[in-house]
Amino acid sequence: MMVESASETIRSAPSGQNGVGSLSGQADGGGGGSSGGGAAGPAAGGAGRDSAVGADSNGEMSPAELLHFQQQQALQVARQFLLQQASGLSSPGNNDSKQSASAVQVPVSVAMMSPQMLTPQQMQQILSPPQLQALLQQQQALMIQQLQEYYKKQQEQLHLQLLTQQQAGKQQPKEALGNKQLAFQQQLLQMQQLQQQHLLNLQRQGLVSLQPSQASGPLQTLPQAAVCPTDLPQLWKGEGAPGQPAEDSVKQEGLDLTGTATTATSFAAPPKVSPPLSHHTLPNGQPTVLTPRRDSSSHEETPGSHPLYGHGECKWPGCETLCEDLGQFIKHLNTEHALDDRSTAQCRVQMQVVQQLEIQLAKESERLQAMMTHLHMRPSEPKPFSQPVTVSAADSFPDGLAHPPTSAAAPVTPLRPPGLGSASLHSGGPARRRSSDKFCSPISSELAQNHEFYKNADVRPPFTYASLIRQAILETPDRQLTLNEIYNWFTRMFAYFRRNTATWKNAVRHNLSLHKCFVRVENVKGAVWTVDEREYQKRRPPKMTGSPTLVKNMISGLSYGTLNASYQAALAESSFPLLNSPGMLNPGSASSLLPLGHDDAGAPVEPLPSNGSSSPPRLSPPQYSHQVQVKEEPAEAEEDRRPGPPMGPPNPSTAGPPEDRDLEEELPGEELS
DNA sequence: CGTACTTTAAACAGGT
DNA sequence: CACCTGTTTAAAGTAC
Repeated sequence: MMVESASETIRSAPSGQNGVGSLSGQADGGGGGSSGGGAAGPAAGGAGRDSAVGADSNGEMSPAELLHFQQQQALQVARQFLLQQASGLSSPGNNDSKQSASAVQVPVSVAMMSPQMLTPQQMQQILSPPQLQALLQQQQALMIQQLQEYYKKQQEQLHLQLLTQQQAGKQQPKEALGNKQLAFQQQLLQMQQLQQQHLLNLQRQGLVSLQPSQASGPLQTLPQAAVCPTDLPQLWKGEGAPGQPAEDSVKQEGLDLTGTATTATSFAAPPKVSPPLSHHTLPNGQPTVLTPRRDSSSHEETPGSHPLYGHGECKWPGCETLCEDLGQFIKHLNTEHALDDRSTAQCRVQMQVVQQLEIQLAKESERLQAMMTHLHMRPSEPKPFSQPVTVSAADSFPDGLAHPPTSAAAPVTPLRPPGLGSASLHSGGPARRRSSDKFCSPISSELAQNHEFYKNADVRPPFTYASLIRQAILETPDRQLTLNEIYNWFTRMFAYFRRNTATWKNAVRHNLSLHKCFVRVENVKGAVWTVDEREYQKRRPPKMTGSPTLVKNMISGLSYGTLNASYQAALAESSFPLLNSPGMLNPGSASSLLPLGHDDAGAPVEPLPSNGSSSPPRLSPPQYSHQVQVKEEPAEAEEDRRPGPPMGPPNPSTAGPPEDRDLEEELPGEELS
């Protein structure tokens, strides 16, 4: 509801992108109608304003203020980190030594924007190869640590908050607090999830290796005391899939309340910034930073470990080469991952990853802030230690982090970050979600992985309208949809399409009409649209080597879940000529190497069809071409008739096409998440 | 530079 | 008449 209003304002956004959008803006290729092309960058986003916070705290602080202060500190740490990143990246020579110190040297505004403004290319130009590598590692290590600390802080604060409220609550009717607590718990869980997801991603990319138990380590100290255990599952499940297994188990893990009174202690606790990094020079002379082993990898990794080495294999994104020992690994690292196009490409992708994470973080932080701010303002909320405090507006959103303007309107539904998709969702999900058949329908796999992400994040999906429409249609059992149903699918699946309706709907219609692959079939009840797969495939031939385009597309739509894919893409782009030659790709390898959504993204690999041993198996049965049997009765009359953007409250129930079947096994479950 | 592909915008025709 | 569906045309960007 409230969200609606915001949507209007954006109308002209298509090109402008925003926050995240900027990513897609430049890279998007076809995607974004990016107005100014890449040029727009630097000047455009002057939004980032950063006010030194904390000044607010004068003399004595009430608990509430304290909280805020802490939170701000945490945020600042995070922000500082960002700054460091930015400055570190932009100051060529001395990344190592100056890392922390140089943060200030970059004008804030620049720093704030840089993550998005600094194009990979620029980076490349600015940095020398070894620097790039070293930097990357360093930053990753840094980021991991800082993220962890940041989360920890946030969680502690949340805990404190909860405790506070709980106390207060004792004097109040329980229900009064119920909601708030729930909200907090939700936020809390979200944080956990986010953190876990980050770690997972990082881990997956070989950036860090840690034991599951450790991963959740920091979380376990979490304040759950105030939480009614029984609430949680529901919280997360929400109206989600009833049958959904315990994909949420993760979150519950943190429930043991060893947390106790992190309250006051948390304040004194944290050693935060500038973790002691141990530098160390590799044989090739490249300075390498070893992560200060906090909690993560210590296990299986010997002291002389390398961030990119673990479990006896190279953790370089997409590599996994086995190395018996560190020495061998280093050798491998220097030979295989020396500075070349491929490495830099991967580096670029990693940058995007980082940026994306930051954005995500910013969003969540902002939300949290808002929540806390809101609660603080409640006069009815008697503070155990002191009187209610009103938080100054300036104070409440100290984070200068560049968050997409839209974030305010972001749906409140728990956002399950994308990366999670592949990782944790898998565990819980039915067997049908096999990655193996992903390559059959790339877009779907992409979507599957990032479903949640696109659903909640206001990011333009890196797919063309045509491919999206096709996807929508293919997702249904009948492989046919009315226009309205297609609309609904768009809004349901992508937060991005919940606004600018006139624009994209027009585009959808346009595409339907324009592309031969979309066939309109008259039906009793009107007309439905189907996909003529052959036609669809036909129009791919325009060979796009897929490489660069692909990468860009991937990046533009970058989302955690795709990271791996992105890497692969980057890989393909720069130095796997053989991969680029369709001939070389057998489906098998293709699937494992390029699990991305090249569906529209250039379809480099797309084996093609002629009958496709590999291609859409699912499609084979029904003649997707002309004789689609038109469903007599669109069934979800109620749903598709609904004009309003179905957003906020996930009311998926209506939506869910029984998908199962054989087709895109991905959507089904999530539909309701 | 030309071509292909996308996206966005908009006009217009039929239907409801 | 307003709105929805579809169809077309045109312009502009991007990638190859």
